[in-house]
Amino acid sequence: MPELPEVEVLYRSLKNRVIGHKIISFVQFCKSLRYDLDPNFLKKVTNSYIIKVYRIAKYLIFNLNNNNSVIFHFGITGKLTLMKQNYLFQKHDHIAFYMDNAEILIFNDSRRFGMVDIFSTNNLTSQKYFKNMGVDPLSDQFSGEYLKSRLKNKKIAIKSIIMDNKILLGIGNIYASESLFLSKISPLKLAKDLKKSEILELIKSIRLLLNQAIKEGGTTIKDFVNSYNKPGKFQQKLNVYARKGLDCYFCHTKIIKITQKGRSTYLCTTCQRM
DNA sequence: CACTCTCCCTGAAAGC
DNA sequence: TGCTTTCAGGGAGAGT
Repeated sequence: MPELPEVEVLYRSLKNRVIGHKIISFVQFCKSLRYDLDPNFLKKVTNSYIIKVYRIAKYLIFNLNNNNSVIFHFGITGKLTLMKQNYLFQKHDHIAFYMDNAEILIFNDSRRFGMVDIFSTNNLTSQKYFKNMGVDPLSDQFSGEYLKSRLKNKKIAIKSIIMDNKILLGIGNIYASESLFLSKISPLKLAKDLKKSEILELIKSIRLLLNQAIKEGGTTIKDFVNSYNKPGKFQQKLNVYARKGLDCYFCHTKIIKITQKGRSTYLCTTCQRM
């Protein structure tokens, strides 16, 4: 599932392959995604040049030279691949951009939780997707002072906090469990009860984890691929996620799975403390 | 306002 | 073997 590292890997693998290129035409196949596509999408992208590509949270954004910006979100199974002209379309390919260098940019999403949208670049940051956003964990804004202020008086589990996009961007279910394991904090611990040292350790762990995952090309449990259709390798480095019943690599306690807010959380009850 | 719950969707895996 | 049920996940919006 594309979380921050996967979207970052996709962004890095795609950026230089599309910047400066022109979108010659565009095709939408029958099914809609999370939202229906803007009825003027075709008109807005045709004959435009991609001038900038960047990531905000789990969104990938293309600035076009006609003051429009295309936004992608990948939900659970969304993929964006840039393929050669002889590419044969596959099941769940929903959208295709034909580029001036004869390559095809394809959005594929089996579960259709992803979305593609387009806005005028001037109004981009005022769209609902970007309202009330927290800080990016790889930015300097993600400091001890910041996190401490956001945890204050919160009587909810720390795991829910780090997955809350109003506080911290881009942490999904995999990296939530993994970062709490690295920082030796129980996912059940209430946010208000974290000590200053634990807050600092958590920040350090999140940064380390995300940077390592990016370096390894992201985590591919089932679906994730970069723009070359290549999976990541970080799944081999996971300590707790999807390891229910297996031994903790550090203390040999069996990893357990619990449910928090309807989502699975994996932890080692020996290494991680309340 | 703070927080929780439900729903959208498909396909793999588990259950019967 | 084959059908049915369960589960996984991000985020919007409804509900408490």
